[in-house]
Amino acid sequence: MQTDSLAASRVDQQVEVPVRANVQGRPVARSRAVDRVPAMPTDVGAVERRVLHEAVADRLRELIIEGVLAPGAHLNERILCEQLQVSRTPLREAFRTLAGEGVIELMPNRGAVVAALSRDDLEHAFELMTALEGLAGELAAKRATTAEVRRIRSLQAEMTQAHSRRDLPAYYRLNRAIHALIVGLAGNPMLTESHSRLNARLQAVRFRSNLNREKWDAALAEHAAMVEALAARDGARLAALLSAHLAGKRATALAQLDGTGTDRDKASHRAGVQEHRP
Amino acid sequence: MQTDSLAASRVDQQVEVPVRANVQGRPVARSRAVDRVPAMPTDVGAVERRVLHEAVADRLRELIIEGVLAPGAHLNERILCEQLQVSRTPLREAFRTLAGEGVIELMPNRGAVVAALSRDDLEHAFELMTALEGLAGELAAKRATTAEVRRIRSLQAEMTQAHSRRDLPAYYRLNRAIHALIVGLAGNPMLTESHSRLNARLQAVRFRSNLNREKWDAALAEHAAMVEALAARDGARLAALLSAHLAGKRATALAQLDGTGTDRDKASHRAGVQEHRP
DNA sequence: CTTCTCCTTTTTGCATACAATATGCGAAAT
DNA sequence: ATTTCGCATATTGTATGCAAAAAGGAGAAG
Repeated sequence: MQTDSLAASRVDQQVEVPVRANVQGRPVARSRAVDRVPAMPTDVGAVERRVLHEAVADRLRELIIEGVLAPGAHLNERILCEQLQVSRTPLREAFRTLAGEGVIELMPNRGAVVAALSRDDLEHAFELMTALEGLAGELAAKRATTAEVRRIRSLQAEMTQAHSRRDLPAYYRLNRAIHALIVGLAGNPMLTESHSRLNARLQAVRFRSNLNREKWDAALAEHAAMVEALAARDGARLAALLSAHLAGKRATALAQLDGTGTDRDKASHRAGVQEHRP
Repeated sequence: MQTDSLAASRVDQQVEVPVRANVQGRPVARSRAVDRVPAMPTDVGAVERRVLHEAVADRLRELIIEGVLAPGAHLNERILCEQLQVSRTPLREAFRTLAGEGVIELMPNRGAVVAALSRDDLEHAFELMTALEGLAGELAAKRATTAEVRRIRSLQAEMTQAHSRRDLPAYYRLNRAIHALIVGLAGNPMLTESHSRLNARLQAVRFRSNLNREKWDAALAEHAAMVEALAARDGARLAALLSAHLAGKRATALAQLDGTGTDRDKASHRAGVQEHRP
């Protein structure tokens, strides 16, 4: 730990005036860089700049999606601080961020638990998701440009290849990308936000990887039909296809839930990372 | 409108809006509650037990809805701490809560600003709201019990009275209550959450109080039709009516936006509490 | 054996000190 | 006159200490 070094540097602080290092380190001598200055590039992009609590939130989100932090698991502040090597303040700020996203639940004076979806919650989530994607489909069919449709087509082609390679991870990645893209094409940021928020909550159940062959094939065919509906600007049809597609996912998710016993009511989950010493 | 009052209402430094009277001044004296416990009443309602950051979040939400903190206003931590009489930790936790609700925006190293809705944002919000209420209507028509329909009817009657009294505040309160109840009757907590989150963002624009007579009468008639559709379990019709109703609200909101110049793009809003010394 | 009470331990909430980053202003250099 | 640079200050981000609240456990009472 660095408590000592921190305490020591504090003492020093009082004695010497902190010298702000010249950030660029560049000499003051101003020999003109060049005589003919090349035009400023149009866009160099911003530098990567992270704030600690954001990094913590991202990491926790990963851990939850990966299942390291199981639904219902209690998140102990002290232990997580040690494991993530951060102090409690940024951790707690990350908690609030995640709670706002619905990924964890915060109970006053009782700490945080990973949000668990009951069977009813899943039903409700799919119900809402169907409405959101339905709207997205209608709007996307109206607003998407031909270039955007091409982009979707290309993703669709990639996904078909992943399917024929039986590359499930790639398939899921592309699947999500396509759905996100369709929602994005709707051109309604509020819709996009609601959708991704809901999606984030569904990720935690991880109902993937128990997709059987028939369902997989069916899903692929549905995707192809969706792209065609989009290209044909048939919003109603696209919405209907998205709805049918979600119905398939819902069935898979519920089956998974029933099969694995992961669906016990929320309160019964107590496993968590903090069990690391037998 | 209240552009002037907004500008003038930037909170004077001296005015304090404490969020709590006293927390740690409370005596530790531990007179045990009671010695013989009388039989537990069926439901006395939970005792108001607040955690500071929640109280702060509630207070800030109020201030934003009331327009004391105008859209685009920069929220200075130090000044708000002084005014609310709390330290920065609970204030910052409240910030994250509100940011999760979309009521404020947080920029790393640059603080928080009250979320401002551009004209496009409003369009998007109503687009999404229409889908959400449409789903709510379909579901409510299926799931509502007759007792619940009666409850709605009674609210509707109250609202009609408020209308005939020209009691705008009561009308708006009942209006919101009815809409919230319909959404609640859908029986989908996730839908309810999405709806109220979106609603919270719309509250800030406060596009009320410029309702003209014809629109008001029309809105009332629409409401009556909605209740009948619900009673008749006609989900499609209810959804259509809700959609039409929202279209009216949307028109009102946009007119308000155009009329008052409150719609300038987000970045141009700079009025805020921190301007306290000319 | 259960239940209650009192105590200790753990965990969470708040305040504050310290550190990093941004902002504004005047001087210097084109 | 305009731009750039250096510095002073203001504001946000992080760490840590302390106190309140909850959780757990041993022992007494029923």
